[in-house]
Amino acid sequence: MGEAPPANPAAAKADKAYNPQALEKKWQAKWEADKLYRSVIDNSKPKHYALTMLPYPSGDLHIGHWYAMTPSDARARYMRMKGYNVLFPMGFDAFGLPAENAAIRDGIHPMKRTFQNIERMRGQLKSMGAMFDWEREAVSADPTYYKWTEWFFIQLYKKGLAYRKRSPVDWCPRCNTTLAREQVWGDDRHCERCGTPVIKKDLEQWFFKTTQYADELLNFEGLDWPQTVKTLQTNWIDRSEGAEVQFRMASAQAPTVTVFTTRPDTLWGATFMVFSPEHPLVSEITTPENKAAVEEYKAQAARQSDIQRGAVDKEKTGVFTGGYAINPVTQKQIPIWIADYVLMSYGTGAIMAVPAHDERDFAFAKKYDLPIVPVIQPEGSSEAPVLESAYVGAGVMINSGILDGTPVNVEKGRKNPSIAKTLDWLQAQGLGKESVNYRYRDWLISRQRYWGAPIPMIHCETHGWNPVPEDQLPVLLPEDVEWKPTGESPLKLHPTWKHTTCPVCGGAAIRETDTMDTFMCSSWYHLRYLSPQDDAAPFDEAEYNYWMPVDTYTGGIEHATMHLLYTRFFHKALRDIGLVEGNEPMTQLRNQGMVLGEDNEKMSKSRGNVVAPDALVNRYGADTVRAYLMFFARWEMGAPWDSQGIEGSARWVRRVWTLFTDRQANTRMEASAEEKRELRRKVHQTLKRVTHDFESFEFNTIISSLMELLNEMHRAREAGLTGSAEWAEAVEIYLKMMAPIAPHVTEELWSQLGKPYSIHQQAWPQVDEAAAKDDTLEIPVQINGKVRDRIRVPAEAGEEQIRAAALASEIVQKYLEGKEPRKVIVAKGKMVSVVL
RNA sequence: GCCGAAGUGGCGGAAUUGGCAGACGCGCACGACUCAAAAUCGUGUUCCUUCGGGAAUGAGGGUUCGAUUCCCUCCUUCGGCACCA
Repeated sequence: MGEAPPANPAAAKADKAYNPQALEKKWQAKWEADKLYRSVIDNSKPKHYALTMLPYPSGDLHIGHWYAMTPSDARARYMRMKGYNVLFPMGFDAFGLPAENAAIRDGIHPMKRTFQNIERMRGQLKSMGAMFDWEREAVSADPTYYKWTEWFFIQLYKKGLAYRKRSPVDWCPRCNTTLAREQVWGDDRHCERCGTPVIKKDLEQWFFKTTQYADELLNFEGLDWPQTVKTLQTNWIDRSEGAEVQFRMASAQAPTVTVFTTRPDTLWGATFMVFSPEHPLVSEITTPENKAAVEEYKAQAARQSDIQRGAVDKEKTGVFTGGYAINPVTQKQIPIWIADYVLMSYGTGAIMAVPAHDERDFAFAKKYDLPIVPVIQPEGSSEAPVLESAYVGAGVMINSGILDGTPVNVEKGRKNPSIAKTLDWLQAQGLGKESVNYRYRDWLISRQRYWGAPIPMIHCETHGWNPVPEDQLPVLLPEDVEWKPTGESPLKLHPTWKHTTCPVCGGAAIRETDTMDTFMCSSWYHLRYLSPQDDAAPFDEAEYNYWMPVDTYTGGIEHATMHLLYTRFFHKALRDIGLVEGNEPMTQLRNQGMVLGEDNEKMSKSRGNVVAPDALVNRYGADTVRAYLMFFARWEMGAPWDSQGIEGSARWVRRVWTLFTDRQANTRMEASAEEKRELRRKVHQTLKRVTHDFESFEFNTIISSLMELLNEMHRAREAGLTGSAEWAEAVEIYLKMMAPIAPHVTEELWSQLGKPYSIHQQAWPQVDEAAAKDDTLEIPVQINGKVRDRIRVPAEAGEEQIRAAALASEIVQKYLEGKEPRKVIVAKGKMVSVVL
């Protein structure tokens, strides 16, 4: 195709200018028309499932979304050029409170608002130029999606993993709903979404048995996940090893009480028991003369919030119940107290108190003048200690019958010889057994809200709870709903929706009016992407077998103990039901940091420090925004936004444009062979670094390497290299390396060079190791630890040669003053160190 | 209190295994182009300096020929957990 002469010079000039807005639109349209990013099963290629956490459709794409998604996209693009068949899908986590709160506020139905927001955000997401396969889009609030969320609930129910229980639960008074333990944050125990402090309510709710998988969730074998996430999950589950011990009550008719302890070896030092005020046996053991005080204390504890009760520095309080238990090893009667430092929600709600060796019990015993019996004699001491405080260190057991003389260390569980011995003995005596306790709780999934997936259960007076028959799924949300100022769920208030028939007897029955926690929807969205239109199954088996597991998952660390733990649980549950294979859904995880406002604070509308990506795209183009987000901080760290800093990335993209569109080969001089070799060396050294950095998610240094190479190419251009084959190679490799970062401008330049469409279907270039190799090396010479000179040696120079060259240096000779050096250390290729 | 991450110029950050601290960029200064400005291009830019050098990666100590990197103590910031028996 010949080039037509330009109609007028001004137009020709405009053509040459970098116009990101026009060229980005042009290529996005072409890619879409060509289905360039459609991912289909291809058994001839290795697969790569790259997944970035799906957004909630708030209505506006935030710079944080760009920061999370564009580097993930660049990495997915890199993998594609490396020869992988890459799946990089996108969707919307579309149920949730904000849409419903907005509906209450201004009367717009959450469905309408949500789908409008999705429409808008889809457009914004497309402006990124990411390689999302939009034909795989999944929206959790769509009935074709939540049908399967409901179906999964039923499968978990049938497997015995979902159950209903009355218990004290966390309630957000502002969101008007219960929350999972994970959604309650901070010292003041506030709602993760709206920040309001939660209160306790006693309600009957649906739970998933996440604790059944506690031990398995602690096993991260084979997972390439950040250590911080693994640590957060481990601490959240908080496994502690110990024993359950039975205590008989002094009055024969009262039942036995079980306590959990991590220090069964100190049982001989248990001089009293403490029950949580809520413990069910409290009224039974309380004697008539103590009843008034006990009731008063219980009422007072109930009034206090968990926060007040949980204050660590609070002085311990409690009251005596009048009841006694028998210490099973000393056979002594020990008094039973109630105190709010014992929580009903951990262990059994009752403890054996060993004041000599537990700080809390010690403080309590001191205050109420209860007996303190030491059972551990500290190392190196020959008599029982006089206690000023609880002794929690190592030593030797005393006053402990069969345990006397056994060494004690500071380990928990069987690593401690005294505990190991006690466990065996208790078991043999039938007094107790080895036991493990977790802080981890079952997942409370009921939400008293409208805008969520209905819990597909039906309650009949005669037959209790039964799942909705699967052929009747989905249980659709009614559209004709109203919100009352009471904040109650419109599902509950709807005149007809909840009335149905019992699947067992056909009689009148009532639907569950609670909906599911939205984390239920996001626990399996990576599966829905596999076949989002599938009406016969939640996901297609062939797609599953090809694409799963997710190879690279990226997202924020704030989900460490929520989504990331739920989705692991969910996968394991589905595995045990027989629906999926493998133990883990996501092999590799990487967390990005956060973009802060220019004031170094978290971005928020109220602070007025929000950076709007749309405005940036309008001003600079998506390629520049992408490049800056990858360049300005270490990805996993994040950093404050700098509206001046982006100019640097804009300059870089423009400089690439200007240099590569300049067809005027500089032929005034003939470049030397050495200069040509120098250019190739720099190109292949850069390629090596860039490849390494893509592998390890070091996006910022990818771009600085490319900037360096560009500076080098500017010099090469001045040296007259632009007509050479080396130059052509440099340009080609440069564009390929830049393509994942700036997909539009590289596609344009690629096409202007007359190369075959599309650059995004090209293979990643191969490093020419020979070309990348340095011929000579500059090696610093240290004298007594300070760099005093640099020598240049051939790259292949041996230790002896380097040593000789260093000692021959004039400067080194000067320092030596004719003497022999005490020592010369040669670090090959790196450094010579001379010690005088 | 416990667990974890981080601390490097005016700013964001770089430094494969212990081997030239400050790559790359922002900002700033000066110069070129311009009537002028913007844009662009070029040069310089850690601090101190008696111009020989000297100091410096939160502080102090240690190991080493050599430490931003390894070890110990401490400080600061951020995140998580917290009367968890």
